[in-house]
Amino acid sequence: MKIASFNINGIKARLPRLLEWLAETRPSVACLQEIKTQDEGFPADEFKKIGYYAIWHGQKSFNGVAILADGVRPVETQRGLAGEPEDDHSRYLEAEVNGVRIAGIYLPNGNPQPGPKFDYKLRWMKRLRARMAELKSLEIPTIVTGDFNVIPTDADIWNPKAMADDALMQPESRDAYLRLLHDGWTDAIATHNPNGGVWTYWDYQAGAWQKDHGFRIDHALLSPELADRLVACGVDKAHRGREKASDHAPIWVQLRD
DNA sequence: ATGGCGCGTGGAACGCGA
Repeated sequence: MKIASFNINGIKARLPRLLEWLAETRPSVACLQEIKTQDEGFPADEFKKIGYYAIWHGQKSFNGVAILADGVRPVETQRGLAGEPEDDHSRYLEAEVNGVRIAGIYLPNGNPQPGPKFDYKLRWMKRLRARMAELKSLEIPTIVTGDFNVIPTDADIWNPKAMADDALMQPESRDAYLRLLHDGWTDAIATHNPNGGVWTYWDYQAGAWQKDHGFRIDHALLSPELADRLVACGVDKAHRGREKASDHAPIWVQLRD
């Protein structure tokens, strides 16, 4: 079973590239972030044509997440995080697919910091941690994957100084991420790449892609039941270099059946 | 040293992202 995550930066603008990626890499499950469309605009038929069933949680202009599954309907288990009823951002969607619980997340960016957006990010991470504690207590194979908008360590960015004041790598953001790991979740890509140097995002600006000025903010966290089944993981880096690409590359984990 | 792009909305210029 291969589970992937891809921040597509707009499903309308990205649809040809997204369909191409699905056809070429054929993940069993794909979690999508930043679909940037209301529910009515989600192209479910296009995915159905190539054998994927989908659930989605849209929003006008911004955010928005979806879960696609190859040949089987994802069974939705939750949308949104508890704890802040007035929060209307579409950033969390959770489903069960073939006995695996899958949460797809688009964690708030948090810039500029300090400020209300950074406060929202930290609150959201607290709410996520609470949900992940519930999931862990179920003791079923679980993956939480998506755009975490956290650069976990200085080894996860081409130049830590370039982003020193950014919300993505503030100590508070990193501490909140580290707490998830300490709670017993395994960062799949970090585990398989202990020296860092793996990027999942390259800015559109300043020739960042050409210079390989990237960082790692898309993650896959595995529950103990699933960490035992991890056989390989990676980044579909080449897809970032194509015409009309997203600024993120897809990530994936391969799990023993 | 600085600035640099792209998407959605809506039909110009701006909010937002990272």
